[in-house]
Order: sequence, then C-alpha cells, then structure tokens
Amino acid sequence: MGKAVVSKFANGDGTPSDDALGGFVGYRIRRAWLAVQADLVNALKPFGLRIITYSALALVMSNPGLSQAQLATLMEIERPNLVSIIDELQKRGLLTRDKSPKDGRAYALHLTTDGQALLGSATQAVRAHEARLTHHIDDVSRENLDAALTQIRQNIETKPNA
Amino acid sequence: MGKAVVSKFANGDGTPSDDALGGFVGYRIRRAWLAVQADLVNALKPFGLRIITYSALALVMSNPGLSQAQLATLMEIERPNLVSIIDELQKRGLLTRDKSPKDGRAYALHLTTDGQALLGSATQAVRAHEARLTHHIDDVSRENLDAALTQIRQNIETKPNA
DNA sequence: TATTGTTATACTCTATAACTATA
DNA sequence: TATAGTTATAGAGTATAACAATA
Repeated sequence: MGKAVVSKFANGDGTPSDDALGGFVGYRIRRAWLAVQADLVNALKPFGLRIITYSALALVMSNPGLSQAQLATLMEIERPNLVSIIDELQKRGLLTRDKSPKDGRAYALHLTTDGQALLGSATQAVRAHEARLTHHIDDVSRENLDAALTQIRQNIETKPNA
Repeated sequence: MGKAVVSKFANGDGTPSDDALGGFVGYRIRRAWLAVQADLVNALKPFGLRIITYSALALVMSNPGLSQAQLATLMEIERPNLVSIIDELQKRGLLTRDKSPKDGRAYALHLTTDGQALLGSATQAVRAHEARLTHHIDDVSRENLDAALTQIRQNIETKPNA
C-alpha cells in the first residue's frame, strides 16, 4: 500500500526544495533585493559606478554643499567608510571637496559639471532598469508594494526585536 | 523679493533628504531588507544562530540526506563557503555528516534530535518576527506584496541587464 | 573527464578605536 | 568637551583556483 517513494526531499520529485524558507516574507524580500542588486550593478557598470558611488553622486546632487558626515548619515554608512568613496569620486573629477565657509572642520560637497553629466546618464540607465523591474506591475500594485515595504519598516522601528 | 533661503538642500528645511533615491523601488526593497535582516539577526541570536546557519538547518530538515553541493545550490552560496557553516553545526551536534551510501564523494546531511529541537524553537522566534513584520498588512496586500516581489524577480530573469 | 568536499586566498562591505584639527 | 575627517584595522560575507578522492 502506498506508492513508491521517489525521494525523501520536501517537494517529492527528487530535487531538494527551499519551501522551508519560501514562506517567509523576509526571505522573499531578500531574494528580490539580491536579484535587483545584481541587475543594478550591471546597469551601473558602463558608467564606472557602483551602487554606493551612484548613491553618493545622487545625494550630493540633491543636497549641494552637504558635509561628509551628513552624507554618511543619509547613506546609512559609517563615516570612515565614506572617505575612500569620496576620494574616488574626487579623483575622477566628479565632485569637489571645498572647505566649508561656516565650519573649518567640514568639507562642502558639490558635483562638478562632469559629475552632473555622468549622474544624468547613469540615472537614465537606472530608470530603464527600474522600468524593467516593474514591468507587468500596475500602478495600484506598485503603490501597494511601496506601502507594504514602508509598513514593514515602520513595524520594525516601532517594535524592534531586542 | 523672494523669501530667505533656509537651505539649499532638496527638502528645503535645512536637513538633507534622500528623495533622489527614495523614488526607486530597488532602494525601497533594499531598505526593507536591511531592516528585516537586522531584526532577524536579533531574533536568532538567543539560539546562537545566524541567518545562514538557520537557513542551513531549515533546508536540511526539509531535505534530509541532501549533499553539501545540493545544499549550497539551494542556499545560493558557493560550495567552499558552506564548509565552515556545516563544520560549526556539526561541532554543536545539530547535524550529522554521513558518508552517502550512493556516492562515496558526498556526505548525506541529517539533523540530530538536538538540531531538530533547536530548529523548532528558532522557527517559533522567526514566525513571531514575521508576524511583527506583517502587522497591519492584510491578506490581500500581503498576497500583492508576494506577487510583486515574484514578478520583479521574473522580470530580471527574463530580461537581465547584461 | 567530471564532481564532492576541502584548503587557501582575495576582494568587498561593514564596524570600531583612535588620532588631528577645529568648534 | 564635542564634532569632522581621517587612518588603521578587524570582522563578516562572497568568489575563484586548485587539490585529493571518487565517479
């Protein structure tokens, strides 16, 4: 009685399955982010930019004159880890580090014309990448996605684990 | 003419803003994952487990007897990086590495009774963590979230960037 | 020849302590 | 004293090459 067992694996077809994790929202978000990240890295490669250098350029563009400490806070990275990023962008002539007129300790960051041009081209590529991501996702679903992701972050902030 | 400029920053209130990135779905997914990850790390800490060791236990539980190569594929990590993870779990007596009867090169992985017990307790904590994440997100939104994340992964697989 | 598990290694990302110069 | 930028460093996580044993 009972038919032959092909495999002891969870999905019963002889191939191991990830069902034990696939039911978790966190796992699904992680898998989505890894896929998006890999695709975005490729989208930025032609411009010689990494995700972190693109982010720095975009944030300096929107917030001209901000300091490295402010930028690090905005990027949610530690101040020491921003130094080499800014070094790299400055060496490539994409942004300037000027002594702040108001605070002798701080630098005021600004994009150069080249930096603005490169950011513009890269942003077009990022928009194309985003358009591909959200293909077949209508406006309502897209808004629901944003709302759900925001709610999740709020839930964690409100009731963090430890 | 024209009122005093409080700040040149994007949000105009004297504080720099991340609006330049906040409009991207990828950025929102990343932020959500980072928050979920931090919370999950804390949820697993009491059990002496990291996300990667919990994943390994859960997958071996669902797929008893699978090999390290199969597990590495399932976890989407490289085979060499799995060795120390299995070492650690074996040293703690949570799983066994038995010579596969069918393939002299491979090990068949199984959870011990202790491993099953620890996985059970940890899974309760992960479920509690997940319940907190999805608080205030109704079933329809939750299904929409899953569908959207799946669609995004499919879009990338279908039309990858480079 | 190809594959399993392993070692060694390297590269990125991230986190902390401590220094200097300014405030 | 506190903060901005910096240096040095250490720890994760991840990726590849190469080897012995087995298929």
